[in-house]
Amino acid sequence: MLQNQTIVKQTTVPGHRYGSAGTAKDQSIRLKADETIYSEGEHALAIYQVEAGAVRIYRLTASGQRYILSFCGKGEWFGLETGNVRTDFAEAVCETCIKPFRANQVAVVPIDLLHIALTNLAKAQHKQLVITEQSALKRVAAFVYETADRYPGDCEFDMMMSRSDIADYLGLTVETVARCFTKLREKRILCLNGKLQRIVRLLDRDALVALTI
Amino acid sequence: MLQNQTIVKQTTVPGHRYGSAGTAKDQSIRLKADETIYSEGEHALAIYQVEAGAVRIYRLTASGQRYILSFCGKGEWFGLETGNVRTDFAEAVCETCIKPFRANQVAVVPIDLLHIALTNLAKAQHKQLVITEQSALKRVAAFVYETADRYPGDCEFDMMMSRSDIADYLGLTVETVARCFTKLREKRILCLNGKLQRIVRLLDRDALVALTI
DNA sequence: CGGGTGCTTGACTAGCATCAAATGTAGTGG
DNA sequence: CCACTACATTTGATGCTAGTCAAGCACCCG
Repeated sequence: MLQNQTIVKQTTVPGHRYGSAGTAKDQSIRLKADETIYSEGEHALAIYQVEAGAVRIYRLTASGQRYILSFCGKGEWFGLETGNVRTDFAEAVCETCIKPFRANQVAVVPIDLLHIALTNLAKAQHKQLVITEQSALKRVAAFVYETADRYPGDCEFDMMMSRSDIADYLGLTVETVARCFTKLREKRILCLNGKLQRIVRLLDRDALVALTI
Repeated sequence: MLQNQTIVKQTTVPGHRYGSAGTAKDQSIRLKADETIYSEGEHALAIYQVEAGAVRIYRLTASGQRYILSFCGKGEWFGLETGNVRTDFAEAVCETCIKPFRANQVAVVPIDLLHIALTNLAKAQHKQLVITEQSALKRVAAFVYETADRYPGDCEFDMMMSRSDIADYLGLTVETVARCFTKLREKRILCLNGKLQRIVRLLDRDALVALTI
């Protein structure tokens, strides 16, 4: 049953290759943009650490609305569940590299599951504040700031997420997110580059921080 | 240092008594309404389980705005932190009884910290969805449903929280919360009793559930 | 060139916040 | 017993914010 599920999961990740040898297990997995890592209802067999790129964790409501619970960047962990069944979906946002740790390996490899759970809890609680602290502009500012935190020292970075990803993450619409980015540009807090306007250059970090408070 | 901090914490809970004997340590603590259990910045020395009543966990923004992260009812755990410093406040909502488990005891008493952390993570994620799924009426309905879940089988129960507690929990204003309760009454989904209108009698559980989806 | 996708902008509307006031209840002091 | 204050809740009127619907632009690819 466990092996069977593993195969099912692998078929949902058609493009991945195991490491360089192609035979070793639990090596890094390479994913193309929007590839599925796991889906709701599947058996939870492993937890994952992001090595490069970004992952979105989301749920679908009965009406088909998507809610992105969190984005995971380099070094962050995801896939830890209360039960042994997935309650959400995980997908690569862009070209991404992740490393799986299967349940039986977790006992061997010294992973502090409690620490991972508590870190994710702290992230979830912080996001509650960001969402509740209404004002679309503040939410988008908080998102940009959070993303910038993953590139310490850099004033230019690629957000990687689409406007619709950001909207589903912040509980806004695509149009509102676009308008907020326009406002941030008008305020000379940042400018956007790249064909999809996803590359941010921070012009006034202090003003950005001021917005997130 | 640890003992010193314990004293500091106890002074912030002036009205509590230790168990029936009055001398044994880590017995149940009785709290009056709005008594503080711990505050932001204190050292985290214990986790707690609610035995009766309810506890609110909240944060304050720089502007003094209060955001209630969660309510903890009977049997639920709170006070587990990533570091050893409190990042939030915990207060009794009403007359409440809690049982502390101090750090050194946790190793002795068989407490599954990981399970507690994961349960709280699941709660926090679920709340993200409730808040993001805008519509004030749906949020209030979800809150009532969540509270009703703590009294399985009962169709009448005391919410205990004030309208302003509920507002700070759901990211709404007191007025909007009151209007939503009025709508739920007009729809014959519930009626409110008690001098503070905090006692709910569920008339149409199905209609309530339908609203939360 | 045409069609597809993702981002942006504009016009209009619905829903919640805000400000203000009324109601109900309890407690206090004359 | 009644006037007065204090507090929690409710209701009403108004304005602003973000959602909705619609259109336009830039880029890519067949």
